Amino acid sequence: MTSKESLQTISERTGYSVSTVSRVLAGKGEQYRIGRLAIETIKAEAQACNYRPDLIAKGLRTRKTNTIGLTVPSIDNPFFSNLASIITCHLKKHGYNILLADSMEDARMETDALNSFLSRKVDGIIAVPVGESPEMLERISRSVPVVLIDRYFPDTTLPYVCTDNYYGGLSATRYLIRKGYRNLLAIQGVLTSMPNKERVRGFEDAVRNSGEKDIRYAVTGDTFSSENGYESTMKVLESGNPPDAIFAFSTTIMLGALTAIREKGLKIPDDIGIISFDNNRFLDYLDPPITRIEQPAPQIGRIATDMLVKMIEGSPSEDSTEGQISIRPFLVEGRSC
Amino acid sequence: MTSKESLQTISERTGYSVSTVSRVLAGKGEQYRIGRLAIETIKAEAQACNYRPDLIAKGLRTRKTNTIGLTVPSIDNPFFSNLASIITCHLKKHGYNILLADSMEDARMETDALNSFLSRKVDGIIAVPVGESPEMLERISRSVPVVLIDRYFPDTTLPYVCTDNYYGGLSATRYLIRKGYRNLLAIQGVLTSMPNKERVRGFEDAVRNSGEKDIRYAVTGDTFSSENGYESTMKVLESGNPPDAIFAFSTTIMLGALTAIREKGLKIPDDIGIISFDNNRFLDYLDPPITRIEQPAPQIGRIATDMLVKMIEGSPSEDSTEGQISIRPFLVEGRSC
DNA sequence: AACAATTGCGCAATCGATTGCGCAAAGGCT
DNA sequence: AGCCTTTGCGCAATCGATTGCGCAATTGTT
Repeated sequence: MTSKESLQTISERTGYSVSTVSRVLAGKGEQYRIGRLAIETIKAEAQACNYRPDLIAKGLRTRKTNTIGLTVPSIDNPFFSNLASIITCHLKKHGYNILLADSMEDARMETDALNSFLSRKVDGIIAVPVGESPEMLERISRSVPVVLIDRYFPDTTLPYVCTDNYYGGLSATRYLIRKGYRNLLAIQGVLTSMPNKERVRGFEDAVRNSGEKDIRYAVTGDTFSSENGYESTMKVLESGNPPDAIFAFSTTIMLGALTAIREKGLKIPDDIGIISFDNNRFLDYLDPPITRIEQPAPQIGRIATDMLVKMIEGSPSEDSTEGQISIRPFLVEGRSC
Repeated sequence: MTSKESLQTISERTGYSVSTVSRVLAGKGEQYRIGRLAIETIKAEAQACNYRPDLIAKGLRTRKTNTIGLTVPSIDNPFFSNLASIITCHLKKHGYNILLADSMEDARMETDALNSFLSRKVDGIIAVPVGESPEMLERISRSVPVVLIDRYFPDTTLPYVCTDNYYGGLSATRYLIRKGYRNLLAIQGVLTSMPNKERVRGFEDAVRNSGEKDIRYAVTGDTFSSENGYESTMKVLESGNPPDAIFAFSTTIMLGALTAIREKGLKIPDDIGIISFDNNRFLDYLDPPITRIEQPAPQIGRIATDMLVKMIEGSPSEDSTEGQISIRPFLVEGRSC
């Protein structure tokens, strides 16, 4: 029904065996010394009946599906959809299609997705892991190439490509200090995630190594949500020690903080400065445009796909490639601090 | 390598034939009157060795892959990634995985993607078509269920689920008129797309049927891009007849228009009103928050998947279901008009 | 002319799961 | 005891493409 054409039907109509048809259409005609006439007849017939190989059958036989699994915490998040977009395009160039899974920040759904990938015999996996443990991914990576992006695990040999979050935290904070802010508040996201920990480390190191003695700072918050941004901000603004600058660890947190700041009638950047992580074109259209640390998504996507493709296609011996890469994000100035 | 377990290995270890193992693990043990002992032994062994059926092999034999193809013009566009997110989740509930393709607004890439879907024997396809002709999709839909979303074609029987763009155009325009604006400019997107045509029709009908005699209006623009929004706006603002309200057919267009308006030093909504299509949480954080026609993405996604699943699984006789559905968008008030 | 080398292509197994058909053994009935 | 029914399960084909092995026919060599 789907497409009645197969090697079989072409074989019957041309009079050549299935093997010969297969070899010709695989472009191995010369190699197997198939005659000119046969090659042309078969190719013409395939063309005429618009033959398309059944990739399922091919996959079963060759154990290669030309499919890779991609799991992200939320494809609805612009950062991840941007990554997905980049990865999809790059992989397409290499002849791979992508099976998409949205784990919804839920480790169980991620496990489901990964199992599904395995059952479907993907050739490789790119994952933004949501769990706290690399265990399953490590197990999987023993049978199929896996590359982590954006998030990763400490003490693991799993290859990953991510933002240099320490550097991001460091440079955002240094920028605030240089701008004269002296009472800094970092509103963080999920405490257990490495990116978050690194940003905190960068934040704290920047303060401690600034040479300034009069800087006060604090870290609060617990999720990458705007509710967290709003509540954390409200609390400190109503406390006896309101910060003069806020470092939001994500755009969502920033939006929450922004709402709180506006409700309090404070002016940015005079009453309070704000700097954020992540990138989104809307940031330029806010009032004021938000200064932020942009993550190098295009590079993360490109490097991760290249890495994965190399792992899949490269000779098994040359896995000498350094598989853990972090890329420096860059600061984009708005007028929010 | 990937997973050495198969019906074969379980068969060997339990002493039962491959057929019996297959039937037991397919839950058809009772049906085929397999003995208690056999059932338990086999299930236990499958559990123990963590057997996962090879869906490639299964797919080849059963002609069912439990995979559906989704192609969108740009997964990087929040509207589409939102749709993708919704669709992914719904389909997952029905046991389907999704093969994602990004056509990048290019008909050739869409064709590639669709062919790839066919070769991979997807059970169904959900597409946001980018081409101007339904020909290929119609041909495909004769062999595998296809549902169009967001965009569609006139004079076709292809099932689709989309926003009621006419209504959207109508209600946005009526709103502007009710707010007292009298010189309206609509900045449209791709001229050939049905959603665009319908929005224009709604816009013009609203003006003509308003009962007001003194309304002037115009339609300009040609792509869903912020460049288009910027240039179109600049041109009219510098003309002798600047509009007092702009209806942007997409968020991207609106951002471009916003830039132009700001450059001209005009105040929203006093000097000029602005209303947009699409939804994005950032719209609420702009200054002022943008009034817009929100598309019912959750419903579009849900209905489209339900429709597709029904087409795939339902008895072939009952395709009596009305397959062309448009859903009314709704107006969300900001303070931009 | 006898034999080797080359050309050209087909046979059949294989990948892993599904399924129509059917067979052997056990139990029931008269 | 002889025959029928039910229980319990296996054989082998099938899905479509790939591939190691090998055979027959043709050409070349001496």
